Amino acid sequence: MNAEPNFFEQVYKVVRLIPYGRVTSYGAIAAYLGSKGSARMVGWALNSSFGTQEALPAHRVVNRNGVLTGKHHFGGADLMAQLLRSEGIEVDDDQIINFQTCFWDPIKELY
DNA sequence: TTGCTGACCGACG
DNA sequence: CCGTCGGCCAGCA
Repeated sequence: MNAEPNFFEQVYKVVRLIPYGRVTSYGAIAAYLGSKGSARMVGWALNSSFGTQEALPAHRVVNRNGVLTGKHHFGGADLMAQLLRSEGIEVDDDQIINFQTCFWDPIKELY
């Protein structure tokens, strides 16, 4: 029944709310959920989302440095970078150039 | 039930 | 500059 932890649902919810051409970080989502130190759970939730939520724009979620750390989990190392570029985000060597410009913080936007 | 792992982050040497 | 370690929490064998 409703025995599923809100953590996953919260992660999916926030990720879906990420607007086009914007990106966020695992730590930002984790902090928004109230568990700043559990950033790993966020990434892990996205990994599980492939079996439950396939329409999840997880390619807009990167690490604190704006680097595409989880690109390998998208079904293609270049896929994630291509998707971001397709949204107008400049990516070079798996690193988002205008990261702070495209950065979307749920704590500030969804406050 | 215990233990390990994991798409991170920050600190330390 | 780079490598290493701990912390955080939830799912799975």
